[in-house]
Amino acid sequence: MDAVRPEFVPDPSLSRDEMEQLQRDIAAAAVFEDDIDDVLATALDDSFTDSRPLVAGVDQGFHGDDATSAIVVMRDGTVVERVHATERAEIPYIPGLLSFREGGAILSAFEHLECNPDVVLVDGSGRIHFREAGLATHIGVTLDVPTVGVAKSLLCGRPRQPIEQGLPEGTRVAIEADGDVTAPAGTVIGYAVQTRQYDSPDRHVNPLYVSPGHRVGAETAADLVARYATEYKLPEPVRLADRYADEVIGRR
DNA sequence: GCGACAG
DNA sequence: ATCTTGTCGC
Repeated sequence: MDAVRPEFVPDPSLSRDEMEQLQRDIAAAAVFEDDIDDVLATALDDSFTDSRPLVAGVDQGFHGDDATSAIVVMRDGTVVERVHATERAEIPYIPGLLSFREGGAILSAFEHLECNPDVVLVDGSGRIHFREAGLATHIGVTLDVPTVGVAKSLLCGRPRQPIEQGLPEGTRVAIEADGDVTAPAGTVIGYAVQTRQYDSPDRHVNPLYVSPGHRVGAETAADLVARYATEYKLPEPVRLADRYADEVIGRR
């Protein structure tokens, strides 16, 4: 897959103001509602046993300043393609500008991908971002592919209900825009999704923070993550991409 | 100035 | 993200 919108490819040499302006442009081009293929629509419909969608998971690992991006694509419970690419990270981690650090490696990995996923689950935020243009949104708009942001912690926004000790397994809580987000206060920009939880109150699991990347609404984004988190807390394609990135980095 | 901050 | 052993709980 190649960039359909080259003008949005993250350039780490831009000034901070230019990066932020690019993010506003990306957010303006992003679609935070369902605009999905018929095949993807069947992902959440158990009455369809055929035409299963291709679901990709993306995750990065680092070795010094070398960023390795791994992509794992699955159909049903089977891996159908795996690719990876390593690029030098040109800038440090800066909250809100993650795509300018990791985006290059991710797009390089996508260039190696032969199939066209119906949806891509990206590690990190999508619309849950100061300018509504997190990593998942940046990648989705640049490639014009449906994407979902899957983060392990909350960058910004506010849970509608307190979370504290996690939530009951299978439940979700809306994340609303607050003063730190460009969207009107109260806009639902994502969901805290509890894919796993302990039974006893002694220990607890934190939820995943899921948000629309591109061409997927908040509810569908949460539904997809819940649907593919079959074995562990993380959706399987993302978990396997995480393992694959470690595997690639490990042999160095 | 203070607080908050994906990976 | 990454540095890292043991340890708590089922």
